[in-house]
Amino acid sequence: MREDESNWFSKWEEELPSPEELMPLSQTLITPDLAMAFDIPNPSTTTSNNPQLLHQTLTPPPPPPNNTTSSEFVDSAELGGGGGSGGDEPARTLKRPRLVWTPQLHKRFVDAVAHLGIKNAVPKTIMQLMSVDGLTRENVASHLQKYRLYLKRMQGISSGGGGGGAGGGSDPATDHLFASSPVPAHFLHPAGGRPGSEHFLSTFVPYHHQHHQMAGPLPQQPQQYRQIGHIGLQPNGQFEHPFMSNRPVLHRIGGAPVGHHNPVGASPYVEDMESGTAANGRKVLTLFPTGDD
DNA sequence: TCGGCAATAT
DNA sequence: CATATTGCCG
Repeated sequence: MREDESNWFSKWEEELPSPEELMPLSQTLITPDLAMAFDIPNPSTTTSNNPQLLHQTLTPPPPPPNNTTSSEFVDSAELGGGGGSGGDEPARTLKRPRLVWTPQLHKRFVDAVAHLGIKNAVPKTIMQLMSVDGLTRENVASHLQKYRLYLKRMQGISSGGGGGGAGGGSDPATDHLFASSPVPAHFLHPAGGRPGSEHFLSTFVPYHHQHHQMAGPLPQQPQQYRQIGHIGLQPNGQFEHPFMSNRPVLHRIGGAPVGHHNPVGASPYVEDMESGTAANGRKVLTLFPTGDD
């Protein structure tokens, strides 16, 4: 099933050029929506620390599913031919592997929602703000759905709490993931319910996430993590508690990745990655830069 | 077309 | 069994 897809996927990842190669290409691709999202019509408390720099990391080039075995004719064909497009927009019809929402990734999600505000906390905006490659609206929408339910559940049980530890009522399911991310109290109630208090979080750094999950039986060869130069995985790879895996160790991307980057000082920081183990025994490698604050 | 909710598949 | 994915509806 999806294992098939893992083929091109794993290969594709290896084929992926080093982020540093792509880094210098980080152009300020700020979608109008995104810019508008940040440009909140409220000059009153408009702090000048607005993260205007956000490079959206779109899905990398189309991975040529060149399988050594199946010699099915795949060449030529082009892209419909007619289009006249420059030949972009890769596999849009292909199914991706199950996206594993890791606590860190979730935090990013929550962060985006918090920054945008419930009002603008729509899948599309969130997705754009997150700037996570491979992330699609469906992913966010689906997760957003669960997220709301989680908040709802929490309200009825725990009025305060929230924050690091579980807190009181916690569903065994949703909690596991959601409890890991600090939920802004503002989410529970529409503070004023009118524009003005949208963003709370501090600096929203334009993360560059290279997070692709693949499930299923991986090839014998140990999943080679992206040799991003600084990315190192713990030999143990032991899966610890979501909230316990907080490592303040930030590695700065050396090698002068970008000549001109954001002046906010939010340089591209990436944290160590850890591996996670599915409860089902299904081992999934999760590369996630921890954007913990 | 987007956003949300529900059902389903893995 | 839990979670993510997909589809349908507003």
